[in-house]
Amino acid sequence: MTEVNAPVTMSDVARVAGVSTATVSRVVNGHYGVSPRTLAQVRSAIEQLGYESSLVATSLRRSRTNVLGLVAHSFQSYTAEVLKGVMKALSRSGFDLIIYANSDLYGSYSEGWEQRHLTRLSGTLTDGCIVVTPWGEMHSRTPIVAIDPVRGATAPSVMADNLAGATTAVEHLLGLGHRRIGFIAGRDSLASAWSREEGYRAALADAGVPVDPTLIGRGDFNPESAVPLARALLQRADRPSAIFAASDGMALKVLEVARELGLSVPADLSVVGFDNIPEAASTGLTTVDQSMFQLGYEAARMLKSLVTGDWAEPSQIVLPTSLVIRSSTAPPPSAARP
Amino acid sequence: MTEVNAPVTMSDVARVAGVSTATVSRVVNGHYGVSPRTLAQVRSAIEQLGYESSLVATSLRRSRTNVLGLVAHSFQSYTAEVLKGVMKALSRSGFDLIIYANSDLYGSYSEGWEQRHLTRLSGTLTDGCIVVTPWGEMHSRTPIVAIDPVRGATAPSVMADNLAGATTAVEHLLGLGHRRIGFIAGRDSLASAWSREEGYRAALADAGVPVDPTLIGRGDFNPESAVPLARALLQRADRPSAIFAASDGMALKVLEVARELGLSVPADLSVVGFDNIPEAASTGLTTVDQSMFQLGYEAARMLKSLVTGDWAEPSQIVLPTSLVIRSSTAPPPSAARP
DNA sequence: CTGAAAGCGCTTACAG
DNA sequence: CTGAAAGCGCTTACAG
Repeated sequence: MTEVNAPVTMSDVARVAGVSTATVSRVVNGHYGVSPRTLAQVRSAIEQLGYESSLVATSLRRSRTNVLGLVAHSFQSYTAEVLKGVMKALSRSGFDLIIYANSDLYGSYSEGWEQRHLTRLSGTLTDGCIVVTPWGEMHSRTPIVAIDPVRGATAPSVMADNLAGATTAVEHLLGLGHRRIGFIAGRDSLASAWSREEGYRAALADAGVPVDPTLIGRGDFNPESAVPLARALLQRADRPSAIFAASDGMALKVLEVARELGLSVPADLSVVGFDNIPEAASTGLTTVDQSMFQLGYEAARMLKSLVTGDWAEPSQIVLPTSLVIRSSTAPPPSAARP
Repeated sequence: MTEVNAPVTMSDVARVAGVSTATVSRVVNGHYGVSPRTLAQVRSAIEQLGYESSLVATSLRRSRTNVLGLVAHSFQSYTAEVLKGVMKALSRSGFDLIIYANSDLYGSYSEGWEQRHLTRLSGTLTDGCIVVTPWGEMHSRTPIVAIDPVRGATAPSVMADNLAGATTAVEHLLGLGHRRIGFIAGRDSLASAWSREEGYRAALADAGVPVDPTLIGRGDFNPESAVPLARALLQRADRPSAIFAASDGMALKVLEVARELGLSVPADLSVVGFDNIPEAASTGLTTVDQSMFQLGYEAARMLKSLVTGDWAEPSQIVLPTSLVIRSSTAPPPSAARP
C-alpha cells in the first residue's frame, strides 16, 4: 500500500514543456524575461503534471525562505494558546510557520534538544525561530525570540510580569486571611519561575509573614512534578491553608491531590495557579492571567521585524498580568484543625 | 544586528577533522566502518564547531526522513486539541512532527492550499501527512490521513460518529420539550457537517416534528459565519426556542448574539454545540463531545503504521461521541411569546 | 529571451 | 577503513 512513485520535479515539467529547468524556475517564481509563448507552455505543463516546487529543495538553494520556525519541547494548553497568538501575528505577513515538535519528549524534558533542532532548521529551512520556555540560552545564525526565557538571558524575549503577578496572587491569599501559604515552584532555570518565587516571598515579607522554607516545594512546571510535593504539603499535621502553584498545570494537580486526601476546596484549602489556561476557567481555579496569546503575538511580531531587519523597539518585552479570582480561593477555615 | 555568518557545514567538520565529508556523514549517522582514531577526531571536530546536520539537506538526499507532517488551515482550539493527541501518539515513536501553518489564512479558507503544501512537503520533507478538516480529497505520493474528511472521500480518515452525536443532541432538546429547534450547519463539503445535519433531521423526524427549512442556517464552521445566521433566526417573531449549532465555535457566537439581543440562556433560548472545546466547559455550553484528542491520536497512530507499512485495521475510523449537558439547555419558556 | 553549469548541504554506491 | 564522485530538486549568475 506504500506509494513509491517519485515526485513530480522541475525536470519533469521542463521535459514536458520542452524547455530547461532554469526557465521553469523563472516561471514558477514569476521572474521577468520569459516569452509569452514559453510562459504558456510551461504553465500548461505545470498544470498538467500538478507540479509544486519542493519546499526543501527551494530552501536549500535560497538564503531567504519566508518560513519562520517555532520549537517547543512539549505541547500543552500553554503552547496551544501561544500558538494562536503567533498565527494571528503572522496572518497575511507573507511568512509561513513551521512548528517542530519532538515526539520523544512528550511530558519529559531534555537540555540540548532545542539547540539541536534550532540549528538543524535555521541553517536552511527557517529565517528565524521562536523558542518556547527554552532550557538554556540559544544560539543561532538567524534571529531567535524566546518566550519565557531562562534567567539572565540577554537575547530577545517576551515574558509576563511574573513578579507582579505572583505578588498579587499571594496578596489575594493574604487578604483572605491566610498566613500559612505553601508554594510550588517552577523549573528554576526559567526567569519566570524565579520571579514567581520572588513575588511569593515579597508578598509575605510585606505582610510581615516569615517565609517557612518547608512550605516551598521544588517543582519544574511539569504538572506531574507537583503531585508528590502537594501530597507532602497536605499530609502534614500543620498543613498550609493555601497553596500557590507557579503554573496552572501544577495547581490543577494540587486540586487533584486535595480531592484524593478528602480536603475540600476552598473550604479546607485555597489554591491559586498561574497562567490562566482554558482548563483553569472550567475548573474554577483562581489564577494569574498572563495572556499566552499575547505572548505568542508579540514574539512573532518581534521575530518578523528581526528577520526583515526593521526592529526598533526594546528587545525584552514584559507583558502585564492580572489576577482572575474564581472559586478555588476563600478565607481559611476558622475552626481549629484536628 | 542580523547575523549573516554561514552555517557550520559538514565540509567544515571534514576540514577540521582532516577527513572527507563521506566519513563525517558516517560518523554522524553512526554507520560502521570508521576507525576509532578517525571517529574520535571527527567527534571532536563536531563538538568544537557545534555542528548539527541540516534537516533540509538530509531530507533532500534521503528517501525516508522520519518526519511526519500535519497541515491545518486554521489554528483554533479544535486544532490544538487534535495536536495534543497527535503528539501523544508520536511520543517515543522515532517520528518527529512538522506542523505547517499558512499564515495567510488565519480565519479564512482557501481551496487549493492544503494540496499545495502537502505536495511541497511530501516530495521531500515528510514521510506522510495528517490533514485536518481538508477542503477536498488530497493526493500525495506519501500516505495521508484525514481528520474529519470531506464527504465521499475514500482515503484513510478518522472522524467522530457525527450522526449519532447530532441525533442525541437534538433528542436532548426534544426531550426538554422544544419543538422549534433551529440548526446552524457547517461547511457542507465536510462529511461531518453533512452527518450532523442528517442527525438533526432524523431526530426531528423520529419525534414527528416536521423540518422547517427556514430554521436552518448555512454556516461553514467558521465561528463568524454563525453571527448573521443566529441574528436572523433570533430576530424572527416566531424565533426558535432552541438552536443546535454544528460546532462549538458557532454555538459560542449564538450565545453572544443572544446576549446582544437581550435573550437569556437557557431561560429564553437553549443552545447546543458540537465538539466540546475547552471554552465550552467554561461557558457552560451543552455540547456533543467528540474527543478531538482521540481523533488526533488515532490519526497519528494510523499514519505511523501506513508509513512503516504495517497497517492492518480498517482505514476509516469512526469514534464515538457523547452528550455533555451543561447549563445552556433547559425546557422552553412556558409563557406565550410577545 | 533561454540554456548549461555550478552549487546549496548532505548521503550513498563504488573503488581502492 | 576511507575518499572521489554523483545526485537529491532547486536557483542563480553567466553566456549567448
